[in-house]
Amino acid sequence: MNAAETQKTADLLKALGEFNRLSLVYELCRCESSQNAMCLCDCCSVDASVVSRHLKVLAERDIVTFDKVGREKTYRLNRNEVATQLRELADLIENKDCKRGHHDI
Amino acid sequence: MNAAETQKTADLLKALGEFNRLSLVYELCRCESSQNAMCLCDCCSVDASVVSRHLKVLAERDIVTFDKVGREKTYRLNRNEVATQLRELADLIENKDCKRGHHDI
DNA sequence: GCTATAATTGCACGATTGTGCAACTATGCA
DNA sequence: TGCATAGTTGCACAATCGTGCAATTATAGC
Repeated sequence: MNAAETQKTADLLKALGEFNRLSLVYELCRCESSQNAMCLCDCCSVDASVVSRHLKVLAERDIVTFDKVGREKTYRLNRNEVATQLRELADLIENKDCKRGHHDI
Repeated sequence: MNAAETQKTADLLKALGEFNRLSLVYELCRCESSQNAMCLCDCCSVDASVVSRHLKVLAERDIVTFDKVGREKTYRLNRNEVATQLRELADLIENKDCKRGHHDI
């Protein structure tokens, strides 16, 4: 595990590891369709500017994607990508793919 | 998803989402046996006091467990617990268990 | 007892972060 | 053209965080 990969994984986890950002992710998780930022504001009781900044962080880490439609931005969760990265980390931690096939625990 | 659960998940992710702490986790991941703190110091080039504090954070989140043997503390990764929590989050994000069984994407 | 080693803690400091407010940009609509 | 709405940005500020150093505690071995 090189430093760049470690940093990348840490960045993903850090982006998800903040209460309001994780709340936004959960909110998007509940939605079948894309949601605009104003709608997402309702799920966490902070200023719209704060939501805007959190969504920017999530987008920078490719956790969410957005489409600009007129003056609205609609966000959706990159379900597969995020889930895959979390599972890869889970597998690594459970030692599924490192070390000479030796079981521990 | 209530606030307390969200906070708990965020805390786990935040604990893992820092470069040196994640490096410690990877280091423990590579080890079959428990490792003492001094040994773990080698994997990230920071002061021993810093490693001590990071290990404390990881222990508080139940990411690692330690045994005290003499004057040494030996740490091991709680592989199953951490992996399970990450997979649960991955499943939630992929919408495996919320919403009326409707597939999206 | 004394000394060496493992680990923690107190202190200080700079950097980052989350936040609200106000101002701003950009777009839609009448 | 003018106004309303969606979203962003600049600014300030408090809080948190990561860090190193020095001092401290605790234990092993002599």
